Amino acid sequence: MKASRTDSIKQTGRKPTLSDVARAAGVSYATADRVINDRGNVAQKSVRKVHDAMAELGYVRNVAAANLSRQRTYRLAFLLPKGRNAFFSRVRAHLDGLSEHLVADQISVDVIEIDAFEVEGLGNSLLSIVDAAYDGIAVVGLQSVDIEAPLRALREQGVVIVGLVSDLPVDYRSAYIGIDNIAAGRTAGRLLGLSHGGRKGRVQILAGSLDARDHADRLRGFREVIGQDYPNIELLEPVMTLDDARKVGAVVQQALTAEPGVTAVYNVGAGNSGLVATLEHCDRPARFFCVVHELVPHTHRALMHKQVDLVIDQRPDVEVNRALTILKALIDGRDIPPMQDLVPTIYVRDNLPSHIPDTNLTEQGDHD
Amino acid sequence: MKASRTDSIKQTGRKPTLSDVARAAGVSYATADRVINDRGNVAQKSVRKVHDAMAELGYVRNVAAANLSRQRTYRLAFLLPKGRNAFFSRVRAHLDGLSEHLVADQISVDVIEIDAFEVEGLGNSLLSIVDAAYDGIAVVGLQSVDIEAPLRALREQGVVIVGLVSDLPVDYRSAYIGIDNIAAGRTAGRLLGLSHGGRKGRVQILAGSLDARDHADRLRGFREVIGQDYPNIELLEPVMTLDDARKVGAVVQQALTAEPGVTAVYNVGAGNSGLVATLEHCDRPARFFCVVHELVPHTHRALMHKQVDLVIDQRPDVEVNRALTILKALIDGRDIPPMQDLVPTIYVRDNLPSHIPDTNLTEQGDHD
DNA sequence: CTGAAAGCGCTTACAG
DNA sequence: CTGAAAGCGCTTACAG
Repeated sequence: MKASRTDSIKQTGRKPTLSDVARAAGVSYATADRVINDRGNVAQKSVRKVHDAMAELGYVRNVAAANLSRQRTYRLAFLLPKGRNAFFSRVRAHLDGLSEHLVADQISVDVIEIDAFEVEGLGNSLLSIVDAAYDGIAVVGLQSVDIEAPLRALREQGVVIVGLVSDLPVDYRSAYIGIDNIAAGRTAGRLLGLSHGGRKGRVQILAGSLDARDHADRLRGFREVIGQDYPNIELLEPVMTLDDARKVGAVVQQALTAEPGVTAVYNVGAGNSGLVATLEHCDRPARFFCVVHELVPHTHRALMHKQVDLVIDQRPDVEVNRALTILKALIDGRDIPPMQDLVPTIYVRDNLPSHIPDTNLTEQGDHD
Repeated sequence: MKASRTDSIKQTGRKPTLSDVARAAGVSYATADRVINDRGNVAQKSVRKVHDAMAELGYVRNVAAANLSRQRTYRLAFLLPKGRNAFFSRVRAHLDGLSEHLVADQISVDVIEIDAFEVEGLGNSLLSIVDAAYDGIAVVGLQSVDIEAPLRALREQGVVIVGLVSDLPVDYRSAYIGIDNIAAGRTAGRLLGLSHGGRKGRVQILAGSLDARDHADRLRGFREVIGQDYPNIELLEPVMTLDDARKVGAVVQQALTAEPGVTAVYNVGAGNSGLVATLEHCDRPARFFCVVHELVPHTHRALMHKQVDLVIDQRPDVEVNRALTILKALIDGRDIPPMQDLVPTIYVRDNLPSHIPDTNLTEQGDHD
């Protein structure tokens, strides 16, 4: 296979430029430019001639040249929840590591902090950047009609908007980059079910808050799979923790010491440093099984030390790269290159990346 | 965080160009160009002045402009095993899907077919492209001193070489893009062990050939984990199949009907269409567990239909994208952007990508 | 509605 | 060893 141009007729060996198109169409360069860029003020007849010539020659616009002449630079912003959440620290760390390459590619990225889970705060942040002239933004979103107006204002400025990790109202963004959290929950359920190998089980589930769409989705997926395929496993009532590590630790401790005790724990949300701390000094039953989300330093360590058996991760680095690629394509008005679904990634002790993601946490382990 | 340039002194708001550097250094544009591109024939004094100016201004070369003026186009080749292997069909399919975008990015990719597992064939293919003036090649390699000479010849032509999926002799390539197959085998072992939940087990292992490094590595990792953490699981002697689907089917059939029967099957290699065919019409013991490698149409289907419980995949699309990025960076003489390890991806029924990878197999299911 | 010309940040001959 | 100039494929005023 050659990455073959669909060139017809004249095979010059050289890619046709707009000059070639103009000449073939019998119009000036400027006119050809007007039609390929849809600038208007062109006679119908000229438009047709240019289109024919483009098709004939298999013209492909050279985006790099266009960007150069226009001194284009991609002005992007990422709106991420503020605070010391270890997962978003990974996102920031990855963006930091990329910064040299971004500069070289004429991309500037601002990171803007937003209040996590607060509709009003998000709305205000969005409003505050309406005049900032960003070409595109990636936002960790919420589902609420209250942010539709700010999003509309941005869109009217020509800002390309994508949802990242947690989606925005579907009509107000051009793409969503994140995993399917129902699938993530199902995956947790499947492997937890598997680990019981037909034996009876009792599972303590923890979640931050069911108002968070991702948590609710994971819980739903988890219940679906257990309910359907593992009838011998009993699910205890989920406890809400607000992702507070202390609360998480306490709930796990109680689950382990209750009578009858649990055979497994699944934390749908964050706050796993508390869970790890409890597991470090508590006796667990034989073949106890523990599943959590997001690979961060403390969950990585816990997986190595056998306090945790499985981590389901959403690969923030992959998500960031993808957001960048998609934003750029959308801004250029190109179509998005084919890419496979983002899948919840399963880590066991044996397929861990060799470099522990370094998230530069100044305050370690309080949240995750 | 802003993706901040390390600009010192004068913050003009505009990125400095080579003109700025030349002016600051008090030399002509041409001279500045000579030093930043190492073209020689420049007085030491001028060199120093230019370097100082570059540092002072925080100059970053505009690669896009350079490529434009030079009419640069990246000429790449992928050397892939010929034949109807479903995994490499996915690689090709992904490359095909990318072709429009590659053209737009001034990248041309030739796919060159090589004889799988044949040192001499690979050597000849390499030799045959020495004069083809590729800027970079990605090759599914072998470990053999016999390919060192061709690789050296290519390198002397200035061709950038990376190993893909299966590595080349380490001194003759600039990077390796592929998974750690020991980790892949360990991962299979871990989850297979888990699935037994403490019960006794007997596992039939299959492999294509232990001469293939990836197969040998997987087998080794698998044995390590089972031997160490799952003493209640017995491993039968691995059977070599040469990745032949018929052979694979026959071995599985026999393993299932033997007395005592097996509790699990792990196929380290390919030929899984045979395995699936057998599983479709054979009775399996309760909680029988089956692990295979590479998500292709028939393993995807088998996972959905519960003939297979786990697929370990190496995400050929991700590997291809990465190879492209790395080749480009290396050719430009830039450093490689930070990227996380490629990890063996675990698929269960619940985290499958929604689009079955379409590999355009003309002859389906004979191999994989 | 149409066209000629300068300029984006580089590289490549070419002339000294 | 050094410099002036044309050109890469575009866009953006500007003039008709």
